[in-house]
Amino acid sequence: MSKSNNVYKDAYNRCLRLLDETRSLPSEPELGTLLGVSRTTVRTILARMEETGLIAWNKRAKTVLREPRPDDFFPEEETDTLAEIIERSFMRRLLAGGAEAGMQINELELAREIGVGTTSVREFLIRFSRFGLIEKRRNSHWVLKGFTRAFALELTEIREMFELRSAAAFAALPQDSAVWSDLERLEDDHRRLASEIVTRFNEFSELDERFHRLIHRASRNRFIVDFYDVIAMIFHYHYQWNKAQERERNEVAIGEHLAYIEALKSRDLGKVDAACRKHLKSARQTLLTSIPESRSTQKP
Amino acid sequence: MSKSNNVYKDAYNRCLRLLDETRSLPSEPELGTLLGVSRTTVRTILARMEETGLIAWNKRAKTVLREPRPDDFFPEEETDTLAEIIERSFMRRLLAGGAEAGMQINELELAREIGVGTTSVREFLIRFSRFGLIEKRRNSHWVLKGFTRAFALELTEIREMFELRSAAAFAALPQDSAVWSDLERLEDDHRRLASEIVTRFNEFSELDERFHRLIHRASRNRFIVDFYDVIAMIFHYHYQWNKAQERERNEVAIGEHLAYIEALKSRDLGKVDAACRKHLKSARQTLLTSIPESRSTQKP
DNA sequence: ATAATGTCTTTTATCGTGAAAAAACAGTTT
DNA sequence: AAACTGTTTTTTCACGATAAAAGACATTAT
Repeated sequence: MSKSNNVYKDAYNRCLRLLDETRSLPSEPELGTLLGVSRTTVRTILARMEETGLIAWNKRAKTVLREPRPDDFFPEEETDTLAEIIERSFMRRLLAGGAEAGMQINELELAREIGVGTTSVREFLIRFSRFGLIEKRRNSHWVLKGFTRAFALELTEIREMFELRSAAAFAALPQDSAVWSDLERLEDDHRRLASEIVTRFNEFSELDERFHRLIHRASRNRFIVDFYDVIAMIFHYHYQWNKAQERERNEVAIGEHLAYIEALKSRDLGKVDAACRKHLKSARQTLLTSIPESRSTQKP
Repeated sequence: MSKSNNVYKDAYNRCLRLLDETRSLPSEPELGTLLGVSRTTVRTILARMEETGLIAWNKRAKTVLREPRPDDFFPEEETDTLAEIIERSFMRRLLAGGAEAGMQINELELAREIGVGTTSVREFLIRFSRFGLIEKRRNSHWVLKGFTRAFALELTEIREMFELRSAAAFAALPQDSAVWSDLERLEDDHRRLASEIVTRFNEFSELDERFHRLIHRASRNRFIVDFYDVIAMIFHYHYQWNKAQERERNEVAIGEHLAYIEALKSRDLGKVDAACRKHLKSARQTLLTSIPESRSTQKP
């Protein structure tokens, strides 16, 4: 086997959901942009849909014949990218304890364990290295630096520097900039989530990322914007890992976000700075408490 | 062909230089650490040295028989890493004009042109992407963002943020820290270079990197330290590219460095901040003037 | 007993290969 | 003629294979 067709399968599933809404599908190029894939993939999808009797396909005419059934969908796990699969496996190992700092990482072993080729693992590790958790020894193995307290502190130091600057830039944006309506929308979403916090508290993680990315983008600096990938990655796994008092934590965070949004809307730099600092401080605290203290914060 | 033996060749050349100094070589493990390679490679080197009559090798005894001649050395170009070869080729294309922003990068074409496999090119591009000059389109090609004025401004913005913080951290380091003697040594090297600036002005580039890396390290933050790789990379090619008034520029920079070093030694945060700001400002100016104005600073 | 050498095993670096997906080209339809 | 469909070419992605290099183990010398 050389390359999985997960792009096709994922696009197919998404296309199935489109069938519910319309009586006939748009043109091939249009579908392509809609699903974010090439026409080649679109045609593969259409071919299969015709085969399974979902649509009648004759040139431009793509008439929906029946509603998709649950078994029309490809299983979720077959729609993942190899990179996603490797990342999940790797992070599970890393977080599931037994991953002491200094430990060496074996490409071949990882590849065998996950059941993929070494090239994919190598490429993953290279991409992953920018998160600062692993490091390569020339012509040799990778070394795990560990998800330690030191790491969290270094990460949050940069985050705070970048976000304070971005927030200030945000507040200075002209009134006719599109960000203000984006912010308005985010504020609504926050309020909605706050009112249904009891049942939907686990949706905060996604909202959190959207909010902070919007702010970082105001810096108009690619290095700041890109750095949010590091933060997002860490917080993504942090949210999965640390479920203690999740509801309460998120409730507090929503409150801080709303205050932060108010400050931005006021365009008062002093208020923005204060609100931003306050939120970042508690975010750092949350992250720090989730890190097992056992490992000593050693630095040679 | 699957893997070049450049590690061996490079280590061999470096080992040849050792022969000048001694009458006999140390033990295999010792040589290994000295050259930064494994014992396997050391033994390959020794085997060849015996073959070419450079040494007599019998177990522990490795007696030097004759001085190495120029033709004993492997040619320089055979000692380069594949990654170095690819980087050079890529940067040449990028800087040699005709590389407009938005242009797409073709892995296969690059690989063919350089005469290497696609895997190596892919890995290079992934590693290179953290410099912010290229970007990947999902399931598709890479896009060149261009070495534009905007890039230089974004880069220097971060650099200034990081270096000001690092310099402050540096000045706050205890008197018994090893950095102070490192700084002393750097100051000497600066003075020596300043006195022979007429002939050695092109050695400044290397000194510059050593100096700034020392300062950045004081931040004790891996993200700050790692970011210097981006700066170093840009300045490395910048120095190669922009030879206009090189001597004058370097002379000025040495002066600024010396003032900066004085400020650090005074441990007066105000002075440090001022000296650092002054130097960074002129460094930014130098970088900016080297960027062709032709390309408009477009941002969508 | 420690540290070297000699030998064998494992891992990394790199390539060629082939299927998936994208992109380019050519021919149709509105 | 603009936008679509049909067909062909090119590129990306991922694998297994292989030489270089590292690392582990066994043996020998100080």
